[in-house]
Amino acid sequence: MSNISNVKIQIVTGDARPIFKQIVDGIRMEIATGELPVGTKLPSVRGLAMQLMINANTVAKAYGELTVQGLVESRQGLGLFVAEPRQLLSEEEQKKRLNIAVNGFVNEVAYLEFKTEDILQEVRKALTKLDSTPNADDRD
Amino acid sequence: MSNISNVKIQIVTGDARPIFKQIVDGIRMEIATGELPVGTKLPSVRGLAMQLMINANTVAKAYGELTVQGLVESRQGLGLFVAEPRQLLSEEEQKKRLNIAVNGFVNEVAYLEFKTEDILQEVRKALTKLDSTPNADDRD
Amino acid sequence: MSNISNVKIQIVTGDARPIFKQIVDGIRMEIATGELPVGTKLPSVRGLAMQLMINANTVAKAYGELTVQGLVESRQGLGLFVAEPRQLLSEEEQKKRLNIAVNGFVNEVAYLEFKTEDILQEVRKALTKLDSTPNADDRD
Amino acid sequence: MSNISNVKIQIVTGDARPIFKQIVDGIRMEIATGELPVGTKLPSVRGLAMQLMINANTVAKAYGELTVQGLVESRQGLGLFVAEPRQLLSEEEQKKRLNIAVNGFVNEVAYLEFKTEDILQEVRKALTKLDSTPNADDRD
DNA sequence: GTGGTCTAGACCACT
DNA sequence: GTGGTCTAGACCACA
Repeated sequence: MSNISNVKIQIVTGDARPIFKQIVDGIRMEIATGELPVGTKLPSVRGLAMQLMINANTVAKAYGELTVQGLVESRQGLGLFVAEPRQLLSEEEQKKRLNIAVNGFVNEVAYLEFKTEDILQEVRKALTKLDSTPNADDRD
Repeated sequence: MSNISNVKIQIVTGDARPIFKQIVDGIRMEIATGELPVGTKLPSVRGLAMQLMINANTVAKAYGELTVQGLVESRQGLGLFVAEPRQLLSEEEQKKRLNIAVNGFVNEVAYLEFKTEDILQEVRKALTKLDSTPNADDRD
Repeated sequence: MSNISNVKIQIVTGDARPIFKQIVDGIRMEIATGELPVGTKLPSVRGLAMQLMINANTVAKAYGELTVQGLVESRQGLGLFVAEPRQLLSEEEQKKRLNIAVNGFVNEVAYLEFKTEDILQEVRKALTKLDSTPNADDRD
Repeated sequence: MSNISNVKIQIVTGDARPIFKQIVDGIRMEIATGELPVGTKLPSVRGLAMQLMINANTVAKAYGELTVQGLVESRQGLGLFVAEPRQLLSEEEQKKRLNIAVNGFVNEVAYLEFKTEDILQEVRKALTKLDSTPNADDRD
């Protein structure tokens, strides 16, 4: 344990999300899929900034977000580590967030001329793509 | 025809979306659900601004968005009216936007502890709610 | 790549078009002629406003238009960049807009005493001028 | 001569032009094509307003424009009549206007993905449609 | 530094 | 009355 990771995140300029959000989402995803197991050390702020060719402040902001969300924890002088998973949100809160996300999504696609089934198909495809990668331990 | 509408929009200050976006989404939804049938006159810029207690320019910006999206059209000196629906975007562009929306949505719900099927169920529910209300009943 | 541009736009007060439209047209033309290749950074909102001696909001509005039209895209905190060209509008919509433009044009020139062929000649000249400059020479 | 006309103008709500401009253009066109020969009496302001279902002030404004342009002339107490044609613009002025119109037109269609020849074809079609109707005396 | 949003108030063209 | 444009100045999030 306590491996040192090199996260695989891609910054997409055309993405609607700001860069720091892409980092947060990317790392959250890698933790969720098991690519970053508990206890793994995240790359340093400067290191990741260099790797992604972005400003160090942006990485720092992303790490701050992850810390607030309880997904990673800092150990003084050692760096950031993937934290023990814990139920962060109440069921009620989770349902609320799902609802907000669903409403936002529907609002965005409502004016596109797609059939309900086609939209669902796309969502299913994207969701199952995540489930099919539960853990990916094999790599350098 | 050419009814005068009184849109039912609520501006939520805690909302992540800016005010003008809330208006755009709100009216887009009312058009999608048929609450605002084709030909309906939207409330005036100044009137809606007064009603929502916001600046008139903010409403004007929202109305501009709706006009660009082809959902409403202005008749000089008369006001804005709900336009005939038409396919504005190329299929390619529509697919692109669907993809962006799907990715954004999946990113938001992926870390919530819901099963794929439950999520899909919610999306389906929200989508079919639109389809089932092609045109609203006539009101005063 | 990712050159920084200095657009050459002149604001004409006597022009029938509003200022923001003149900016949109000017930049659209520079993109069409290849003077602003893909990836070029546009001047900042405040910078261009200063250069043209107009209000920053007016430039922002013009930039917003260009963004909606898909000609440029913003990268948060970095600025606006000339986007990859793509077909945004459906064929139907494109035909509709061509028709509107043609009708407007014909209406404007019909009462002038020019022969049809002379008018066509002028239009052809102006159109081919664009086609013959797919990409401009590289500058500093 | 001195027939009383009933102009055939259609007010198109989706048109970009304001209503009074549509009237001016429409009548100018009917005069150019000979549908309204010299000496013809135009419908009264109120009459045309009723016919077109628009505000009388709008018709009055259009008639004012036509009068200023010298296309019609008012005879005190009798109404408006189509005036003798006369060269209103110098050649230089005409060329200037043609150029402005061409530039505006090209700018509008430049971002649409049409071939030069297709655009020219449409323009030619619209222009010849006018020429082919030099006079249309036969009607009620 | 960048763009994006909002307010406040003015002026214009059109109906 | 209507929407559209412009200015001036403020605040925010992001890099």
